[in-house]
Amino acid sequence: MARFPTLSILIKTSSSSSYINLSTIFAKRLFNPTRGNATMGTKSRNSTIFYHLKNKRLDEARRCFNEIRTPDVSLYTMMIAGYCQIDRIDEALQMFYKMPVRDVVSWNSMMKGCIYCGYLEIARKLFDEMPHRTVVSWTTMISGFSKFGQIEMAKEFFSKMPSKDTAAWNSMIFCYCSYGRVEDAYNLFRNMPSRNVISWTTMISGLDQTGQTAKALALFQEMRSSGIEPTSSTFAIVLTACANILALDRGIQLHTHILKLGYELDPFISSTLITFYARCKQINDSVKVFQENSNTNVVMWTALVSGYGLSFDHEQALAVFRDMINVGVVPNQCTFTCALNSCSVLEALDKGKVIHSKAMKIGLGLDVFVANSLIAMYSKCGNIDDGVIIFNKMRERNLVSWNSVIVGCAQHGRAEMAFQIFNQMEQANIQPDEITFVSLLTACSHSTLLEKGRFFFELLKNHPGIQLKLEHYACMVDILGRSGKLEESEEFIKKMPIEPNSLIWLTLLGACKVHLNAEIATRAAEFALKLDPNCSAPYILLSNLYSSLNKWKDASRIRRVMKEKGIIKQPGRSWVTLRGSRHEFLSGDISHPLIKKIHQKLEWLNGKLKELGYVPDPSYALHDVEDEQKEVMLSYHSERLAIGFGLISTVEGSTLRVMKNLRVCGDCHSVIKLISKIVSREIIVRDSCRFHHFRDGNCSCGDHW
DNA sequence: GTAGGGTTAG
Repeated sequence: MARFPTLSILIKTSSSSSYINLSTIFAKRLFNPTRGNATMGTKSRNSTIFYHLKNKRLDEARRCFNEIRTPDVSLYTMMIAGYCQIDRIDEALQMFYKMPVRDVVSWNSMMKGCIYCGYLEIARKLFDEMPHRTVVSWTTMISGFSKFGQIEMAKEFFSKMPSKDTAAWNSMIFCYCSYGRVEDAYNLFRNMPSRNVISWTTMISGLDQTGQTAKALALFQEMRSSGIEPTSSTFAIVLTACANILALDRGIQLHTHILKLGYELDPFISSTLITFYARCKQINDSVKVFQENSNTNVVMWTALVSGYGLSFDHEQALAVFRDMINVGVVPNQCTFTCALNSCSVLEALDKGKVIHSKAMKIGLGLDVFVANSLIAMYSKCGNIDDGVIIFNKMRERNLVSWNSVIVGCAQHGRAEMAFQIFNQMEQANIQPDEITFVSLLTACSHSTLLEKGRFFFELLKNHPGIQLKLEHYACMVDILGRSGKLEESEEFIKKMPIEPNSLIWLTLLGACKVHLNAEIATRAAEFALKLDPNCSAPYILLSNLYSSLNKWKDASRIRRVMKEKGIIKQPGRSWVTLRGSRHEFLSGDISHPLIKKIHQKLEWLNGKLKELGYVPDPSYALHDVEDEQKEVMLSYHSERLAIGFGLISTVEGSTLRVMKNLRVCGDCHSVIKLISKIVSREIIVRDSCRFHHFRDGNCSCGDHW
């Protein structure tokens, strides 16, 4: 990096008619410091200050500033702005009050600085104190109120200001848009005396951000028709709108337009294009945009990481993250969020841990966004304890932090901990939202806590500002059903103020299976199938229920109907991730290279199981339609193959993590409890519903699953 | 190079 500004800046000295390069002056000062101050002209001293201000080196700027006997108003103003930009508001204010003369620009600057540093009240005081106000003073205050959500104050100032220019109108439009009041914004937009490209761009963005993307694009067309040229900001916004509704062709047209105007290397445009193509499932075009821009920055890299994530290629997302680190680009909060999200989806605990340590090194380990992602990552990778540790360490938390840790506890069967954290949340005066309640109710259903469930549902119903959603009802149906209150659960569905979906009925059906109630189950299955005729779950659940009741004829009738309708059950799959690679097993799978050793291990385990008095429950073997055809024995269910593989491939005593796409079968659940005792290891199984922690012959779900 | 209005990654 050059220490001084390059040759582009030339100044004319007073003593000579020739032009002298700035760096020569700096060099002179550097090599001859004793002469420097005395011989330096005001102009060059100002240049030095500008240079330091630009690089945010305020102390050095101040040293030069102090050498000037009578700095003019503008120099003071620049120093003030410089202090504010690096959050040194006290020094800015001191300097402001020390100035011999203040003009309207310095007042406005000081107000802006206060707002930037979060001191709206001081800005307001300055506004009231200042001798003369211009339209800029008023507009500065309007954006200040807007920034802190004081819309009514912004409105009041806007109506009171003696004259308004376009920028003033724009700031009020932006204020409304920022808080979702697009109608109000649109009224102003239509009624303002003259509109510039910023007015149009602001309005387009406001419409898009409130989900009115079609209107936003129409407004863009109208803007074009009225002869206004878009700027790079406009393009960024309109491209985002296209991405939101996956309007690929429209976006490609914009891309052409962007190339014509030469905006393609603008970093804002590049990153927007990357995301646009990724969302439209054209990741190769994202890569092209990235590669064609030689000035990549952290946002563009992040856009590519997230782009691969949007394309469900999380392996590649993490590869891009690694490349980025290798070329020396420093990730920020957003990059970590994307990369950790990919780890969560891949359930790649090891990679997640590596990224966690990177974040800590950079000092972002407890950043609220990064920590939230870490909580989710640890929880989804089966390690809720580390998620809770991070949550407890956080100094700043937002609603997402609370929700992430509560949902994590719920999914891992830590109901008590979820409730405790919720209590803390209430004590901290943090308002819960829909997701908080889904998590709490999930915790109740996973541990079958009927009274607690009723309590939270009542709390939710009476909570102002929270709308009850299908998920809440589904949880309550589950809680009632699992508690054996099948009739009440069915009544509850019938009294729901919103239309139940198939999931609601399936939930009731699942509970009927647990409590072997064929009558309600039949009705629930009918409703579920009416709403989603091609779903296999009602057939499977009903057939399994009949099998458990030894009603073999009914069971096979259901399976026959299912076959006739061509409805296929999703095959059961289980997998273990070891050193970054995934080992997946289907039921009765013999394709794994270590299958012989796996079978040996399982046979050895079967012997030990028998010694413990375990008798297989044959009814579970009949539950699986596909298994029946393949003559697969219970002991070769996919989860057991995965566990057998895990046991022979990992260190004795270490925790084993297994993932499954469906719910763990009842027989396997009993067996895995015993296996955890036999091999003295913790086995964590994540099935389609939740996490099971098997340890010493027990499971964290307490058999409520 | 003294002040106000719109933009990118999640």
